Amino acid sequence: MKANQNEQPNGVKEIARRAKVSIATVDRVIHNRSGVSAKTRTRIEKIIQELNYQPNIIASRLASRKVLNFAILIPSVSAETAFWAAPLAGIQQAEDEIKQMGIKVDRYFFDLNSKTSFTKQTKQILKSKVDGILLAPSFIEESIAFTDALKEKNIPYVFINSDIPNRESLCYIGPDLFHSGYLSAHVINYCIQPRDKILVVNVSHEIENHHHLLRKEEGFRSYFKDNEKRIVKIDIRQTNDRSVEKKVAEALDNTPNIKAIFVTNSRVANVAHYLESKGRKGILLVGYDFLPENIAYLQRSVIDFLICQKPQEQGYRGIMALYQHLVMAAPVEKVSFMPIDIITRENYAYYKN
Amino acid sequence: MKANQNEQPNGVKEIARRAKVSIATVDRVIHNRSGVSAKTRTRIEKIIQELNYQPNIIASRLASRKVLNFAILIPSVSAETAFWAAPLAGIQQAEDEIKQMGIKVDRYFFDLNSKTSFTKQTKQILKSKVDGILLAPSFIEESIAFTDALKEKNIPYVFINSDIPNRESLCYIGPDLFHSGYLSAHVINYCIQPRDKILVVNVSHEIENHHHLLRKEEGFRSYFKDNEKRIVKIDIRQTNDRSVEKKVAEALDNTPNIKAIFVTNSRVANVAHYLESKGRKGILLVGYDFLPENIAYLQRSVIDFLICQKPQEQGYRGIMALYQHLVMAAPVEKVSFMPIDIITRENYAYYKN
DNA sequence: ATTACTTTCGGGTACGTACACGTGTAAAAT
DNA sequence: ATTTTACACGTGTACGTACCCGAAAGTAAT
Repeated sequence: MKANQNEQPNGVKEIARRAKVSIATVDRVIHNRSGVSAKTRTRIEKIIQELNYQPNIIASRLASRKVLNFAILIPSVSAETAFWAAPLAGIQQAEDEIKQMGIKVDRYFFDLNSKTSFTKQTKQILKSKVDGILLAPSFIEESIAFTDALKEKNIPYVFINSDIPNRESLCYIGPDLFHSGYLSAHVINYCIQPRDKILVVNVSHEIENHHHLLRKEEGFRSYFKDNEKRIVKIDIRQTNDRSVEKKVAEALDNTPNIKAIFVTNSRVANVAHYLESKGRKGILLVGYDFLPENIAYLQRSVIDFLICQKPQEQGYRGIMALYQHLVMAAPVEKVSFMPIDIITRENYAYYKN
Repeated sequence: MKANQNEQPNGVKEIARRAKVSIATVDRVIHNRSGVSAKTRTRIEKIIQELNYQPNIIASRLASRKVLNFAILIPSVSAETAFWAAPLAGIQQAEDEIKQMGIKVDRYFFDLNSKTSFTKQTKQILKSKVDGILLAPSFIEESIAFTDALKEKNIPYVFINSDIPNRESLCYIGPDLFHSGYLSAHVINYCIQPRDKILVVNVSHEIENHHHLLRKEEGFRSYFKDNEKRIVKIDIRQTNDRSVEKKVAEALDNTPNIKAIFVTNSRVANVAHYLESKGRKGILLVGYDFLPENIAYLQRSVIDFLICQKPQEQGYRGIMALYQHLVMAAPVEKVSFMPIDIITRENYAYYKN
């Protein structure tokens, strides 16, 4: 018995046969390279439509020895931004899985406290040969400029961890920031009395520039929209323990009956440090991110809840989204919200970042 | 300039060169087919080791026109088992993504109330040409027998939704059942008073055979291990509204001060139906799964919390694990616990199953 | 030694696409 | 009219592996 059953009748060869041209010409049309007359081109295009031609990715990747270059642009990992170690790990994991397909990932980092470092890196990326980009659009204006340039070059990009809507990104992967603030409010509301006050704390050098924080605060406030007066808010621009302590102490002194503190990012550890060192009990503390320092406070019940968003998976999925799009030519979901996980002393041991 | 930079010096060709044989012989060794003398074989194997040869998957898939067959074996989707529609959707999604790589997914379904339907399907699968299997090992004994057969044939398998540890599965993808029960207990404990009693309800034709339910109950009990007497438990083997109502009513009558009910699966809707129809308020109701029926009760605050475990993603990941293993030859994590999400009236709108 | 058979191995083609190169033709320039 | 240039297209090889087929070498039986 011939093992050779009748072939699937698509593929460039079939197109070429029907169009009465060589496969090279078909190839030119497919990759819209030059060297094909308008007439032939449209004829071939029509046939491609009819056959609903799906290129064989396997063969394509094999034949083109060129590697695809992905670039990532995220904050550098430091004591202040330990969070980003997790997405980076996820990116590594994704790269390991798909490097077989001839994919390289170039890593670019910027300083969360420096817009210039961000733009500098975007320029580097634009100079390099790159086919797809995963970026944390921490600085809005700069990110818009960057993605405009990318759009012109027709390079797809994925936003991670915070989104800029309507920017024609391939997709967004990260938390629903607004909802994460809202949910935090919900959790806090469960645990305190109706008259208790709540302190919202933003700790960052660049509060205005990180819509990230603001969006969470909005979500938080929206939960209490009928009760705005319960919320006291402070912005802290120095991220060291000392200035955080000072500002928080001030706020607590100025407003009696604060029974809960919501810190809009991972700097919750600073606040925890203060509460613990001064032995202030009876204040519910809620913040962000599954970091060793935060977990330590969680264990000691200084921090009560940590909101987490699977940062590692964010990195993994971000790369995979580019892969799906560029290599597999598969559709990609526009938005992929990460689950908003609530970590407590009881369940942190089970959490997989 | 010659575009041809020096090649990567691995691959079968290099092996053949070093071993002074043809690539055909190397190929025989790699796929340990017959027709190679022991001496040559070991020599080639040594070189393969030395070079740390990684076959080029792209080329391999292209050259072998054979398709890989994955099989799934999960409960059929019915009114009673609506849950399984979600994993099925995830499986579909995964298949769409990887069918380009020449992968087919055969779907086998069994009746959750019939062991024989399960074994019948396993036999079907074993008769078919199959390269990897995703299964819900709902019936333990039968699943063990099945996977024994698979082990013999060297066919990898992935457990989904409930695990049988130490069975050498490629991996497990699903919730940490014990922990999900534990967490439910935690949530309930937050919401009721220390002296209130809790009713645990198992609703299933085959309670003993579905360790699934039992494992959740264990987790639940372990949270209250110092306070076992707070828990009252009933097993209901008829899944219709009527018998559920009768049994639950009985339990509520027999034990005063029951302030919370924990239903160990998606049949929580039956209980909700009873509570609503009798207008019984003030009882916290917690159960499983993001099903339309359950959500409806959640909206009306009859159900207070639903525990969910990303069923769609389970299906997606299960197929992808097989894919990673069989096609990409990439390592796969042994256990992939799904997040245990707590759905409430406030956040269900945001949930992505 | 010849035949018959088995074992061991190499040659060569195929998978579907990418792309370098060459050929042919018509228009433009001389 | 001849040369140049641009354009339109085909030929052929390569990517790295899988596997068919047949050749060579070895072994056993006659």
